[in-house]
Amino acid sequence: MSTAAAGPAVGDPGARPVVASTPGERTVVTGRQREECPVTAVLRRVGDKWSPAVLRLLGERPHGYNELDRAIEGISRRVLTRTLRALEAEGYVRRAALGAPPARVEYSLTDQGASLRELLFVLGQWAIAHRPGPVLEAETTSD
Amino acid sequence: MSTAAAGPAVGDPGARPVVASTPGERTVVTGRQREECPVTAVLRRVGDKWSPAVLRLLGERPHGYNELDRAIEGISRRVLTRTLRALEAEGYVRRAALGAPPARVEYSLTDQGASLRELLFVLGQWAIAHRPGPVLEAETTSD
DNA sequence: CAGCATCCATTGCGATACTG
DNA sequence: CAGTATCGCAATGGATGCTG
Repeated sequence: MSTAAAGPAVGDPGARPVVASTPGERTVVTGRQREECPVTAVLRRVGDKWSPAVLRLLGERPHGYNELDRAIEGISRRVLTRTLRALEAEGYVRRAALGAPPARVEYSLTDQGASLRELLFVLGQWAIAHRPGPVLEAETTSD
Repeated sequence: MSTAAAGPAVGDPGARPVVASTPGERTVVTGRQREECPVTAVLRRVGDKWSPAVLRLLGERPHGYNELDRAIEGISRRVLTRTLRALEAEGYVRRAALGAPPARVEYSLTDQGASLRELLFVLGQWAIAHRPGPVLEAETTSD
């Protein structure tokens, strides 16, 4: 996978083969391509400030609303709600209302959400290997 | 890789093993963890509006500044500059000034940038497989 | 050609009071 | 417990004129 690939590319929509690379031909990224690009869509969805934390916690086990609120240091309820709704709309998170007042709601990952979390895990492996200058080796498990 | 993993998790910093999962123990994502998490860092860097397009074009071949400006429909020079500077600061993009006026500058991917592009390609595979409801099959190469 | 400076619009995020 | 309503601040993005 070290050469420029055929098939879908970053900035490209769906299953369309890459348009360009005719010698002398200039590739242009149109607004439509950008908006429809699935890569960009996912990145912008989980690239916000709190989604990774939510996905991480729900990946461990289901959580209630206030439970999430307490588990994520610094988040406001307003934003937590927005984040959950957004993840739910994308099909990554499931919301289940249990029982009458005192209303209990449980948030959990869908299969897609779990799959996404695995993907982010891979991304994490890459980030640790490529991001900082050299790899930190003095890292211990102590506090 | 279908079970919750040991090793770095989304929301976790560096190479530290996951802290929690003691039964009954509540995992808390602290502000520090969030800020230092390499996954979040990468996501927020390339999860902006234009970075994917830039990476895609530079992945094909090096580009000049105005060349990028023309190739990316809808971007403003202000934002293009900011995006390039940000990618450069992270070590994904290299800026090379060539010759005297009329100043020519060439932007290209570093090794890290190329690696990142491959990663985004993988992300694209995943997105196409998991994102839309059913897979669009009526997709043709026609305009 | 490759930007920077300025100004404005939109969006994201944070704090907090209140409600079923 | 699980949110919504309101407000204000900060960051992002957009348009464009000017410069070496």
